[in-house]
Amino acid sequence: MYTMKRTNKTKQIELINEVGEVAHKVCKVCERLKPAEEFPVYSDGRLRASCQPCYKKYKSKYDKGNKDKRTVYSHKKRAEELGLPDNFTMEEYSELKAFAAGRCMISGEKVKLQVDHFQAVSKSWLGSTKGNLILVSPEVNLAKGTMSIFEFVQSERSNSLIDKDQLEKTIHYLAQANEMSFTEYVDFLRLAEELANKNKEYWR
DNA sequence: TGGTATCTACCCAGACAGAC
DNA sequence: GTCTGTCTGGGTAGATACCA
Repeated sequence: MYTMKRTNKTKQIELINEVGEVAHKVCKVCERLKPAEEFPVYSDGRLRASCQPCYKKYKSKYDKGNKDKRTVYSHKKRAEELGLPDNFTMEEYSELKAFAAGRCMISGEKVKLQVDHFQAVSKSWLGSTKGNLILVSPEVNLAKGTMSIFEFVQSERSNSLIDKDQLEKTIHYLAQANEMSFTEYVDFLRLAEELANKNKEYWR
């Protein structure tokens, strides 16, 4: 035997059992009467207004509409897990996209872009920061892999994938982001690579 | 050939600030 | 106080390539 009740704010129908618990509830979105188990619960035990499938649809829509946030978050997280600098922000990601203007920051190709580390995080030296993240084409990203930019430039895999002017512009941008001159930044990258390699050898 | 590394895309649970 | 929308944090799967 149930008693019927309406929630205070959304006026949804709830069926209360003999021990005073919500047994069934009408979903706010699909308006179907469903068992309490089909509703997500808050930490205090209350049921959400929308049922699991409706809530799932809502979450999925939210994630799709906030891809940038997820991208920034996942890159920060990876750097954090590796104990590397991880202070990249949404504003900096927006600046980076504005700078790239839809073009790969290495090949200059106008395609769908992916976020890549100028010096790979696997080098365990530079992390997810404004001065180390770039937007590149999937092709460049895959070809570059774990190589540093110097290794990539010298490798055969970079054949036809590097636009010299574009790369120069990118290095200028990253140098500025790191508050350095072009040459200072190149020296810094070389030093970072050297230290990363020594670090790798030491732990081998 | 399996493990590892680079990503994107998607799913899910729960916390929290602010509106009502 | 209740409830919602937003946000954070954790996870998995799949594509591709390299390396031991």
